[in-house]
This record gives sequence, structure tokens and C-alpha cells, in this order.
Amino acid sequence: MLDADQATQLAETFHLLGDANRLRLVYACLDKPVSVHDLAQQLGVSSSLVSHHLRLLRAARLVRKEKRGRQVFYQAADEHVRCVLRDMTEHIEEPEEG
Amino acid sequence: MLDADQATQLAETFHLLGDANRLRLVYACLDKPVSVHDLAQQLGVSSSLVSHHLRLLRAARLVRKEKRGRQVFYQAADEHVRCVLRDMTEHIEEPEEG
DNA sequence: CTAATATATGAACATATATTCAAAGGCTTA
DNA sequence: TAAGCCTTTGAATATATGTTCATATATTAG
Repeated sequence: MLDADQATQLAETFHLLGDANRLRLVYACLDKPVSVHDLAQQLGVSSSLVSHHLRLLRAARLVRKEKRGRQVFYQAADEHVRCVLRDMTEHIEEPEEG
Repeated sequence: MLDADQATQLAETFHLLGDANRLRLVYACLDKPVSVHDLAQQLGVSSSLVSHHLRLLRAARLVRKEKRGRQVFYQAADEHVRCVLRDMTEHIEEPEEG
């Protein structure tokens, strides 16, 4: 079972992936570190918005930060994150059953 | 990579798990069908609220509906759902690294 | 039929939150 | 030092959404 605190923390983590831009951010740096500027360019949004979102993603340890000179690179935190995205992608690609 | 439509659909699915009550609903019927009334009682919320949430979860095929007499039983849709929840639970239980 | 139980639905509201804009830090080069 | 680039931060706003309440629909019992 799941107590209330665990449920809240889990939900908060899922909530972060529940926004299209944030989800695309995680996807974009799933396998390699990417700078904030490049992430913004890939998504077609402002660096400010990217930074706001990355802050939240990092707080939930969904991405990791790595500073290189004046640039900051982010990448998906661990294998769990990759696995969650992979499974959910399979889920939505599954044809209707029943 | 992930196109905009896929990202939106994926995000919408994650978004549904991003609410503590909805998440607890899925958890509560992860391994067996549970009636709306029992779900409401387990979570300590109204049947109305449960029904609202189940409708959304069902639309995303996160849960399945099964009618028995005047009761309606719901259960988690498939193995992907169970896997996503398991992986994310492991993620939040992981100790801080780096 | 009426009564009772279980579930679903619709509207209304209070709250949360994604986004934008402006400005500030930090680091590198000249 | 100053200038320029990259990133972060804070406030303001428009929108989305979880919850409640009242009501409706369905199914069973008497």
C-alpha cells in the first residue's frame, strides 16, 4: 500500500512529467547532457522558461546539473527515469483492448 | 525523439498520475478490481470525487471498468501501468546521489 | 409502483501553475 | 575594467483544474 506522504511525493514527481514542455526537456537530455541554450532552441521556447522548468525537474532529481564554464548542461538523472518514460510511451502506443 | 503530439499525449497521461488522490486510486486497484464505493472509503473521499477521477483515468486507459450488478469495479489497466508506478516509486526511494 | 443503494454528471469556485517580461548573476574574453 | 553571452530569478497574469454540492441515472429490493 501507499501512505499519504508517499502518494504526495510520487504525485509531485509525476506532475512534473505532466507538462508537455517539461516532458520534452527530459526527453531531450535523456541520453546526453544538453545546455540550457540548446534545450531552449530544440523546444522553440525561451531560455527563461527552460530554466524555470529545469529548476523544478532538478528539485525532484529527474535531471542532473553539470556546470561547464558559463554554460550549464542537464541530463536525465538515472535509469528509473528512462524506464518510466519508456514504459509510458509503450502504454500510449498500445492499441485499444477489450 | 518525440514529436509534439506524442509529447502532449504522454504529458496528459503523466498529468493524471500527478494528483495524489488519482494516484492512490490507481494504486488501490493495482492488483485487483475494487468498487467505487470501496475506493472512496479507502481514500477517505466522496464517491463523487472518485467517480470524477476514474472517468479521467479510464479515458487514458490507465484503469479498466467492469460492471457487476449495480456496482462498478475498476482496476489498473495493464502491466505498463504497474511498471511505471514501480519504477517511479523506486526513484523517489533512492537516496540522494552526487 | 416506491424506496434504497451505487455510480455518474454538471456547474461553480477557489487554488495552483505555466508562461511572459524585466532584471540580475556568473563566467569568459578583450 | 568593460562588454557580451548564458543562465537564473522574481513578479504578474491568464488559464487550468481539483473539489464540492446538487442532481440525475441505473440497478436491486419490498
